[in-house]
Amino acid sequence: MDEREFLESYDPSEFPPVAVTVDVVALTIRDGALHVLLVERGGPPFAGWQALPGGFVLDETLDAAALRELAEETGLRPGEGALGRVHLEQLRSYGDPGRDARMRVVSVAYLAFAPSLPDPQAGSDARAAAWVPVAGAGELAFDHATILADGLDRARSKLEYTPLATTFVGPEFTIAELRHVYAAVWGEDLHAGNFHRKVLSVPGFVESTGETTTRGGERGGPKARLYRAGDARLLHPALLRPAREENVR
Amino acid sequence: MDEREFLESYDPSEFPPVAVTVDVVALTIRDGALHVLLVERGGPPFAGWQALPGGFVLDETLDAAALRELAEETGLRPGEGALGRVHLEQLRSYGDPGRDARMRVVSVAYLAFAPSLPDPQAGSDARAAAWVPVAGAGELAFDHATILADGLDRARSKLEYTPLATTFVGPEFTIAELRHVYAAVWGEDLHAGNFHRKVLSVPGFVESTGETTTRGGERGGPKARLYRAGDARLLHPALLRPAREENVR
DNA sequence: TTAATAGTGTCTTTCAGACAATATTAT
DNA sequence: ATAATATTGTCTGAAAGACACTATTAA
Repeated sequence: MDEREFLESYDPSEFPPVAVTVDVVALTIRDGALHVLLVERGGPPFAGWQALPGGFVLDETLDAAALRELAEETGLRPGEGALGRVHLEQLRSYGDPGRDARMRVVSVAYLAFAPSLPDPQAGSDARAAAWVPVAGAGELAFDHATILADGLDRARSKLEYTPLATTFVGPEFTIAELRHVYAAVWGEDLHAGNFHRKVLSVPGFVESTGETTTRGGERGGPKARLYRAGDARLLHPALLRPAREENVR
Repeated sequence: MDEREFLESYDPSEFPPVAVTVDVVALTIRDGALHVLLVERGGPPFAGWQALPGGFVLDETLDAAALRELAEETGLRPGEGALGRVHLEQLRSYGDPGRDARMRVVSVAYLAFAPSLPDPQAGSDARAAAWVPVAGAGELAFDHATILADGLDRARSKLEYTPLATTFVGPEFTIAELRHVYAAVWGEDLHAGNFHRKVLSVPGFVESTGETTTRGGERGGPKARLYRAGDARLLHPALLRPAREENVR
């Protein structure tokens, strides 16, 4: 087996042709609702369908390919401005035979958490890309609905154990803004008072800037204190969602 | 971009040749210590080095490829006997350019939890495969040390939130056997009394068989009650490791 | 003034962990 | 008998969640 591997390595055309792509589940919060970045496919298969942004992996790491695709679709430059604060992590890979009718395609999916970004500019490389409310996303091309669902699961879970909710907001934020992130991702409202005390009690989750907002809420209320992300990488103790019966089975 | 994708799809040789493989981090408990299945490489590169079992993905799902490789290396048949109780899940993918000097290789790594399996038979397809104590594993070929480390991290974490510790033991087991699984994977002893009460308090983790062991421990002690895995898919509340300061940073 | 919101206080219940105690069994 | 182990009991402190309360601000 090893010898065969070795010999085959000298003639790549011996392999069944496999393409490796990256697909990105990029999430952000807009108007209090969770949005995902989708592109409209120009050509077959699934022409005109919505799909996750993605493309072939070039001579680069998988992480770099994902970041490049995200930058291309948003029209932003990697590592610059708002894109510099994007959290990007590998989700999982999808490689069922037949998931792309043209040929065997193994896709490495990535999950991105972004603060509110400008609308993608229909430009050079950018196809018709847009932030779409997750709740209103229709059918997706290929197996992208599955990938999106897996990404949402991962995102919901990550908010429990990590401080990544802060990557959805600006560099300075209020506790209420953070709570709205949790509410949008988890799809359920959280008790303001308990959430407030909980966030401040977790070491390294947030740290105070000493400043407050310049004015209260739109419909009244006191000025809120501002915080920035702390140095914690994991939340101890975690912010657990209420246990649902579906999980136990 | 989409047009180029479409056109390229008709001429696979246009792609830079990429090979897709699966590598399996198969873990089991032997003599109270965590072991990983390793093979000795026969040919270059890394001839004579130890490596994770793996190979090319054929016309099959990624999961099927991982199960096939595991079956080949252990000499067991997939879905049969002990292999039928193996837990197999995708870990993550590794695709840095240069991780294999011969060509671009993207590897989809899998994590397997197995009850104690017989020693692999050096047979037809099986190379020199063996269960090696994780603590005593030396350097590994390619980036397999990284993959193993990621697999161990995942395994340690999975024991916290899922009942997968039961996949390391037989269909019937004592609470003490389960505790030894946790001790071996986490690398720390657990308080017997507290662990016992905790396991029984989590709904669906284990269920009693009504039987007991036929004799006590080797060095004395009462007979222990026997349990089988329950129907829980997640542990609520979870069995958390003590929080370590390294996590917060 | 009114309504909304930020932030704090309090109480109950659950749970983790330390520790003790008892019963059972191999040697 | 002795030592080891299974199992249960008790206590303390941390933490989650329900709820109430005060202070502040926009309209």
